[in-house]
Amino acid sequence: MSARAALVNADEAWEPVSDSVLSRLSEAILSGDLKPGTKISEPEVSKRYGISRAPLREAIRRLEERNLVSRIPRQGARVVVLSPARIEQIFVIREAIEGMAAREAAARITDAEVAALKASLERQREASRETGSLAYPFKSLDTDYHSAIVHASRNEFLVKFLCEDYYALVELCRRQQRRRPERVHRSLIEHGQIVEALAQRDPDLSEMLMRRHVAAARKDVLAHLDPHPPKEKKK
Amino acid sequence: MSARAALVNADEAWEPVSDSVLSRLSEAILSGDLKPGTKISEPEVSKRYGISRAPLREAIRRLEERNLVSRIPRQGARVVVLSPARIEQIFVIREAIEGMAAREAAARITDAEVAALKASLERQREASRETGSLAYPFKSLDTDYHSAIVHASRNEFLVKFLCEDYYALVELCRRQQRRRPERVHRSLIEHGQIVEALAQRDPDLSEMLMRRHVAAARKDVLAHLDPHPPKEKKK
DNA sequence: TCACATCATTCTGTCGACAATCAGAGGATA
DNA sequence: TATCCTCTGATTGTCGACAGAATGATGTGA
Repeated sequence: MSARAALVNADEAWEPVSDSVLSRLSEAILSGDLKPGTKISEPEVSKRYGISRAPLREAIRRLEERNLVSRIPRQGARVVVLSPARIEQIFVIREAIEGMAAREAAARITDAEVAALKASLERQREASRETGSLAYPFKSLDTDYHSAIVHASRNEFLVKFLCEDYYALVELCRRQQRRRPERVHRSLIEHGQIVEALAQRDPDLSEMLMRRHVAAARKDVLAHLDPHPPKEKKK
Repeated sequence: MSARAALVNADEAWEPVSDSVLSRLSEAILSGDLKPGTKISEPEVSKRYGISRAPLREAIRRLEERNLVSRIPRQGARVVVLSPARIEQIFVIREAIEGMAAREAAARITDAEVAALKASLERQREASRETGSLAYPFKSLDTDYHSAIVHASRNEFLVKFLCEDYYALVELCRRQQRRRPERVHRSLIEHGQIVEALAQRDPDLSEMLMRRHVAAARKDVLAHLDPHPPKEKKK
């Protein structure tokens, strides 16, 4: 069995070209290298990356699935433009989904996961103290924290939705905001409350606190949008 | 301008091959023609439909986006198998998303839309009386009803999620259930309550009632699963 | 100067083909 | 007889190419 498993998928390191292209394009969009509204020309990108158009088209379609680009038939794909209205809509969905994830997690989370969450929270507090909440690593810790709660829900569709489909889009929203130490501080308090509710296995409270947390983040992002958002590019 | 618009997209009836294939495959899965677990062979399907593999692969990717098939690299795509656990997970997401849609709709719905909803509800009642709730048209009316509420939320991501990404999957869940007149009757009452809450522009009540409605449907589906679900097929 | 029609270029959607890999049949061995 | 290995056919991922449509530039007329 193990010998057979070794034969199947012998090339463990193999990865579809479309996957690596997807990663590179995602990074380019998140980093602002590809600005909102930019047209993604298939011949150009395929030449630049040295691949054919087949895997590139697959990658673009998956970017569309993740709402990072929008396609119009016979006209190609463009990087999504995040208007304030759209950012609000995305946070509304997040509130519903993450709230439900917290509710489900409260009923299923293990003691070990609660302990891990508390440890994660402590790392966030440390990072916050050390760097004044401005450093990049905090974002990663925040993502880990939310991801852990979603996984504790034991709902594969919730996981897929938040960790795959909407992960990059939420990150893109976040990057349109200036860093605000006050919000980070407040956020840490809310994280602590949520962990406490989860530890008590209280579904109602967990959901309510998570929804308030996301709603607060929404208001903060919308109230402090980067005054110099990347402009659309026609070309 | 209108002249130019007429030139652009002159062939108004044109549709990508991948779209029509997507429709045909979706229908085949929903109708049970393609049973859960069935492998979707690209050469076979492309030959059967008389198309090349390129648009077929695009269609399969979109089926994956809608969770109707699952793909494994280098092994192909298989029709999703809806275990009771998965059905429950799908309804959990629906509860969160449709609940939020109802909340948002309560704040944005127009008088005309409320009137249309009430009319739709009346049609459902009539269909229920005439056919004893067993006829197919009721399903369509129910879909229209939920769709109208989602659209009233004015949230394009909510609309895309419910009306595109998850629509077929929910429909697939529904078809694993025997028809139950009692549930249909109860469902009509709940629909009426929701419309009333929307008409009063009460976000809290609208969301709560919609969540209860979806949760009730979930319990009903799980409690009365078709005892003869379509079996997986290896070949 | 502005609006419109015409045309060349570029791009998207689709097609057929090839190499590497996977699943299953069949035989060899204990 | 059961388990493992080998081999063969079929399938997936990727590639290059072509036809029709869209974009933008050019030219024409009021």
